Amino acid sequence: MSKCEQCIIRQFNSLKALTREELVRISGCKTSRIIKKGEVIFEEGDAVNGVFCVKDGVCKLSKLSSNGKDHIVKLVVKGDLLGQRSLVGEESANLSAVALNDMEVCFIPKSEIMQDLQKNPKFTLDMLQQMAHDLKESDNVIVDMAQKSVKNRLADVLIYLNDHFGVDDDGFLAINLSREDYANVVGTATESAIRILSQFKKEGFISTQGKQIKIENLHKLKLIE
Amino acid sequence: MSKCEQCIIRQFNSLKALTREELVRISGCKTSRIIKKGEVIFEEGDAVNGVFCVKDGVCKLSKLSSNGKDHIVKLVVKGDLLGQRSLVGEESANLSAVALNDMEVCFIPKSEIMQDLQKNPKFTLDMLQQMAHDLKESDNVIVDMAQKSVKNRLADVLIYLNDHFGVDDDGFLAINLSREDYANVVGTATESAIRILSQFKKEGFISTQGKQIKIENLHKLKLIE
DNA sequence: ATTATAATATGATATTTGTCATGTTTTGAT
DNA sequence: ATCAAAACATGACAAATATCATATTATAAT
Repeated sequence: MSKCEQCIIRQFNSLKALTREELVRISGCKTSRIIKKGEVIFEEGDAVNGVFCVKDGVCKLSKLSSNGKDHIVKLVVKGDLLGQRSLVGEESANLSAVALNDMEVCFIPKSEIMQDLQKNPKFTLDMLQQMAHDLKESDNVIVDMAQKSVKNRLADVLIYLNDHFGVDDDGFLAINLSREDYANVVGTATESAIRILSQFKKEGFISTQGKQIKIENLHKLKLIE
Repeated sequence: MSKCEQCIIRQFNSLKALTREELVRISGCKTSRIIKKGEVIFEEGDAVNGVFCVKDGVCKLSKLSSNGKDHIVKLVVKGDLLGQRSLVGEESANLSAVALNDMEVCFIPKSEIMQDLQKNPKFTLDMLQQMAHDLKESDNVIVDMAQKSVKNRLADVLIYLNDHFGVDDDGFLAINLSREDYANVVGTATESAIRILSQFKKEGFISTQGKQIKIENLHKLKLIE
């Protein structure tokens, strides 16, 4: 099994603040795992007794709302840590994590991470800074949810996916969400999401092929209100 | 000036994790301040070079949305810290803070707090846990914003205010928000907020006297969808 | 290749929410 | 106490979004 000390992925998250000795210890007790597309990593209410370091693939974090719909709060990608919050907060998971494509992750048991959090202030501070940043992003999302139109939010998601995942050889967004997932990110009915995507298509902002979406006019998408 | 070591307020926030020596040092450089109702404590984009410890009063944290409306993200109350995120993240403020009533706060310079964050893992971990909790709350708010109706969200706010601020001698909510503030918490037009409050009144869930609101039937408010 | 299943698409309509206009009440300064 | 300004309130209408019904197309299993 590969070693944490030599893993470049840790440069992208708080694990980079660990000392060599700490990394060696963690490397010794971590477990590597392949997660298939569609597989549930953990669910709301589960006790998450460790942290996942995402080496490859993408998963969605979602929460079941009182109206029975799933709302997708965040996409977790290569380089991210998954499950820190439940760990730090000593609580069960507030969100469910489901793989959007095949993933490769390392699982680090809770006890190991907590040990480092209690002894290595640099590590703790790095994680604190990460969470401060996440909190800022969350506030921005709250404001967008509250104040922007569904059409605007859907355009924002397309722009976000384009910026963060890029496009494949044919120019289609490199990540494929179902129309239902789009609706669940934006917070609208699936039919509404489909309808607005159709409208974007008619206006020439995007084109589609099956579930794949190609952005044809990023500039105009950004102007949508 | 009163001393941090003897201040009971710190029991309510992360400052409780500081050692006696650290508290004495902080006590020596903190400044106490009275903030009048309506006064701006800091604004979006300001460099916040320290943390406020709220000894009394309430302020709102809000963000200007792209459509020109202010959205209230959070109420900060007695016992809370204000401004940690900008501090930890080394960034300018993402939100504006405005006093909702007369406040009494202590201001602790950034350098002092950062010193403790780098040296006292217990303090850092406590703040990390606080942020993990805030992040969980934020996710819940995002889902509510995306999935619940305006009426439902407004009912939720009334319940929240009742739970967190209680009522005065006459049974009115102990905290008074303007109708515009209600709209800005819920994320709706002021007229819509007013209209729904009127509807609640007609249905006997609440009664009002000027801007004051009295909850008459908490149970039925909780059943609103 | 065929077929069942799920995903996508669209129309018709109901509901929710926003906007603009206008009137009333409350509040705070003098 | 008076008055102007702000906050509150409500009607009429427009726009956005949800819901239900029903095709159509894509996907995956056999």
